[in-house]
Amino acid sequence: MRTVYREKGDDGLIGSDVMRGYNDLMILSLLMEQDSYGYEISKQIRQICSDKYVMKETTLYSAFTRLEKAGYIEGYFGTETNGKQRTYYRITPEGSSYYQEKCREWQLVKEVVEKFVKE
Amino acid sequence: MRTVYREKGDDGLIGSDVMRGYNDLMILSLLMEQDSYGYEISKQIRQICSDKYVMKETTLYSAFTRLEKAGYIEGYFGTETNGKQRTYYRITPEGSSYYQEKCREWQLVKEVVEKFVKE
DNA sequence: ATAACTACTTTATCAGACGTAGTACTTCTG
DNA sequence: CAGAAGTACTACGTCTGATAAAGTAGTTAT
Repeated sequence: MRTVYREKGDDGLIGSDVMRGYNDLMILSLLMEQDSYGYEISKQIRQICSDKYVMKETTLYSAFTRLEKAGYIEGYFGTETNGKQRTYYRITPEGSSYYQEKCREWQLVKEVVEKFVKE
Repeated sequence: MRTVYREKGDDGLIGSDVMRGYNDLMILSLLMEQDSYGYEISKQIRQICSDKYVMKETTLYSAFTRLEKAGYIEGYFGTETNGKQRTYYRITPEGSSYYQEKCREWQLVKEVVEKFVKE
């Protein structure tokens, strides 16, 4: 059975291909502020982007796995006594460096892409 | 045998994941100026990006195939009598609309990503 | 009670980027 | 004049990150 994938941009105004390189940056940026967990980060991103971009659940959770493997974040269990247990993440010093590197890269991307965009 | 992939950014200052969403835009942007072919576009991109980003050959040629299938560009053979035959591409009206749409999307991406980037 | 919300996990699939390698023709250089 | 470098692609296979679909599990609102 063939899975039908959505067309670019169907789920918002910004397609996921153009944000692909920035999902890590967004997550790390929020973890720079404070430790957090999936559901909260997902809501924050949606809010900060005013629904122009919504990170899919699976994208977000697989990003956590990837970032943790890379040593950029560390997960730990929350101590809430009710509700399903949350996995909180904190950013590591390596994650912080990576974030800063990504921010510098963004400046270059802006410069470069701008040259191909008609004003 | 395991293929060893390069780390992000090894081939320049900008990694390919962050440019992934802009390869089409770059190609279409150049075809808006005039019809062109692979090798030339590749050189132009490299030059315009001052070597900060280099589009790989395979990426470029597979983009041509994809864009042609989508009806955004049309290929035709050049008439040069010496050297290997070139495939020139021209942008279609649909390609032009797509390009403009991508330019609008870029404005949104800039707005949104900026919110996650530390100044 | 049952729908909606919170908070995830698993599995499988896909598109686009990329490494490797090869074809083919031309021009430069020692 | 031979070999290297440049021009102009094509084919094949693999990888990453995003996604759909579906399920688990507990809580809160109606």
